[in-house]
Order: sequence, then structure tokens, then C-alpha cells
Amino acid sequence: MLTNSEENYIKEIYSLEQKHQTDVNTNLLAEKIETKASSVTDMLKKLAKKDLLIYQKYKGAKLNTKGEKVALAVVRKHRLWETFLVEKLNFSWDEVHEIAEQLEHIQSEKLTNELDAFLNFPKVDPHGDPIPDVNGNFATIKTVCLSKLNIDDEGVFVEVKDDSDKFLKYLTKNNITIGAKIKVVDKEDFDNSIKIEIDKKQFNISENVIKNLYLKI
Amino acid sequence: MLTNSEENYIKEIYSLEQKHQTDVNTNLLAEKIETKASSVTDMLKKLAKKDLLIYQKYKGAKLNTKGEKVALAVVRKHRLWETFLVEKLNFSWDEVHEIAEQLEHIQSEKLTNELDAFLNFPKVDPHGDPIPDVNGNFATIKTVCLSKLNIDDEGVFVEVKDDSDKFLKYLTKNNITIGAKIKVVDKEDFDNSIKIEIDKKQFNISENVIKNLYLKI
DNA sequence: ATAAATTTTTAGATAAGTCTAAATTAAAAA
DNA sequence: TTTTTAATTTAGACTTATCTAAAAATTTAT
Repeated sequence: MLTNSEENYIKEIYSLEQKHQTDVNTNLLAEKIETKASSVTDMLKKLAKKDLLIYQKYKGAKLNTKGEKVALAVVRKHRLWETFLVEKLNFSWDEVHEIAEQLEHIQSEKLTNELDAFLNFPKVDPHGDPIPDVNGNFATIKTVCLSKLNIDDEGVFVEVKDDSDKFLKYLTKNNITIGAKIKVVDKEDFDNSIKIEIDKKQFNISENVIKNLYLKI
Repeated sequence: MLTNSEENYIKEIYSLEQKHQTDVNTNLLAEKIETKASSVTDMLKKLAKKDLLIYQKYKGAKLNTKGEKVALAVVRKHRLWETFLVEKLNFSWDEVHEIAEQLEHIQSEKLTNELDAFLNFPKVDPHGDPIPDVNGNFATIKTVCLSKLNIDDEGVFVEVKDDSDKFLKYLTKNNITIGAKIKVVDKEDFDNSIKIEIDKKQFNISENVIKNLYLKI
């Protein structure tokens, strides 16, 4: 049985591994978990001793199969609960993260699986992130970052990478919601901003926004 | 913000106060929480300092208004989650306690209230225990302990006091479920057991069972 | 290749919640 | 009322997860 803290480290390590495709280093992890590097070192030692990851001094950490399984179970719970909150309890997509952070640590396989069934085995959560099934498998939908598109290209917005409520509120305000059809109207080289069109309305978005939006072409 | 441990103490103190109508003493509380008396003393001091209860050395503790409010909020969450698990996720009444013990600590008023609405503002949980509303109020249905009935008296079983899965499994096995019509057929003075009739079938139950069953006459 | 800068680890401290064992207080019995 | 028993509290220790400050290793720059 793992503590909430241990699960949080494993989840974050998993997420960083996916993003950077390399061993996770101490400082970055510390920043993400919002703690100090020395605390991270302690925890990595502990998780290595529990046989959840490979840790080499000064070289960083990497989940082993067991650790990855834990990570996927936590991610599964997090995304199922987010889906539940939005679909059944009238939450909006910018209100669910913090609560799911708590709910993801509830220990009961039956609960997780019954919730999955109750929600009709959803494939993605309210942010378009894939939900691992009971065996940890998930379909990777082929998505393309909005930054990769050229003028006149278009696609359907299906996944957002930054789940912060600040960012999600910005998107909602600008009508950029999952399922929206987005067309690239213009690109500015000097600041990498672009002009997009949604529902016949055009407006500019900055590089920081662009890199967090993923489309299905 | 209270820790899970603090909430558990407050909940248990509240429950013991209701049951015994007197200040809660250290040893009994220690037994219920499954910890040592010395740990209880420490926690009572801490909760008193946080102004959640009145604590007098060697005299026991008693929740104040603030503490009672916390207790009712936790009880509300516990019972709403139990109801959710049984009504929406196919759990039986003997499977929900442990999971609700975890879920009752999730912090989000909106979540609690949306869950309440989603369940249609239930008045009682799967064990017949009343669910406090958003203000901490609950209707006290007038119930009578089965031990108070005489031969040929009858009533509808609406509430069970012992929520342990062992006991609930026993009841299920013997067809004693919430809503069952129970008639007292015979009483044995020497061991206080009685013979009851449910659905035309008669059988004997012991004093330990009897004292945990409450009926509406 | 060496020095400087950065990253990471170690050492020692702290807070929460628990424990054991000893001391104290209250309650019950003689 | 004094003694005995039981309940409660105190003192000191342990674990988990955290922190700061200092030391060590690695990386980058000269």
C-alpha cells in the first residue's frame, strides 16, 4: 500500500517520462511536485527500495514495470473521476482537477471499475486525455499540435495539454472547447502567434496557447 | 483545514456523544479509533487548542458547536457516498463502509452538494441512518429497537446500528433487509433471544442481533 | 584540461501522529 | 478514610515527509 505522497511522485515521474522520453531528474521533479530537491532525493531512494523505479545517484529515475502499473492506475482513477464530475455532477472542465487530485488516491479496485462501467467506459476525459482501461491500456488517438498546422489547414480540437483552471477558463471564454473546428487563417513569424477561425469568428492566439492545443485532422 | 485523522476523531466523538449522552472518555475513544489512550490525549489537546471541543484533564471531551458542525459535515459525506455506491455503482450494503471512510474526507463543498442533488437529496443511507442536509439538519424518524417489542408486535425494519460487514452479511443471509416486515413470534427470557417471522418464515435471533435492529411501528 | 557553475546528495532539524513505559489522578473497595 | 485498582496523562522515542545548509558530483565554459 502506497501513501498519497508516493503515488503523487510516481504519477509525476510517469508524466515527465512521457513528455521528455528520458530519465527524470531531481530538480524538474521537485518543481512539479512543488517541493525541494532534497525531498525528492529521499523519496526516490524510498521508491527504489520499494522496487517501483530505478534510481541512480546523480542520474535520475525511471519507473520499472511495477511503478508504471501504479502510475497508470492513478491516472485511470484521476481521469475517470474528472469524467464523472463533468458528466454527472455538472462541473465544468476547469473545476475538476483539484478534486480529482484527491479522489485519485481512493483505494478500491471495485470502485474504480464500477465507476468506469457507470460512465460507459469512456475513452477520454473532459480534457481529451486518454483513460487507461482496467489493464492499463489506452488507445492513442493520433493528434497533431496546432503549432504544426499551416495556413488554411483545419482540424477538430480534441485534447488540451495544460489542465490548469486558468488556462481552461481562458479557452472557454474564447469558445475554444473540445470538439471545436479550428482553422488556421494566418501565422505571424515574429512571435509565432497565429490567427484562427472558430464558428466563423477569427481571433489571434499566442504561442503559449498554441502549443497546448491538439487537433484531429 | 483538518487532517483525516482529526476528522476521524471528531466523527467518533460525535457518535459516542449521541450514543451515551455524556462526555467522551479517553479509553473508549481509543478503542473505537483503534489507537492508544496516550494518542487520544494528545489529539484531544490539539482539537481543544483548535477550538473544536472542550477538553478537561481526566474528565473527557465534548464537542462545541464548531466541532459538531465538522462532525455533521463528515457524517453527511460518509452517508451520501454510501448511498451513491449502493444506488449507482451496484455495491451491497456490506461493502460500502470502508470506501466511504476514505471518501468522507474529500474536501469540496460543491462536490458534496452536487452529489446530494444527483442522488435526489436522500433522507437516509443504505443502513437507514439519517443523512444531514447542507445545514447539518436531519429528520429523526421515530424508530423503536426490536428489543422493545412484545410477542405479536410487528414493524418495518428501517435502520441498523452496527454497520460492520460481518453483521450486515449475516442479516442479508437471513433475509433481514431494510424494508422487511418483522413480527415477534416468541421471546425467551433466559437468554433474551426471540423468534421472529419475515415473509412467513420464522427463525430465532440472539440478543446481540436484536439490539442493533430498529423498526418503524 | 582545469575552473566555474549547476545539479544533486547528505546531514541534521522539524511537525504530525503514533507508540511504550512510567507517573499521576480519580474511582472503587476495604 | 485509607488502600487498591483503574483510568488518564506525561515523557521520551519512532516514522513519514518535509525543510535548510553544507558537501559532493556532474556539467559547462574557458
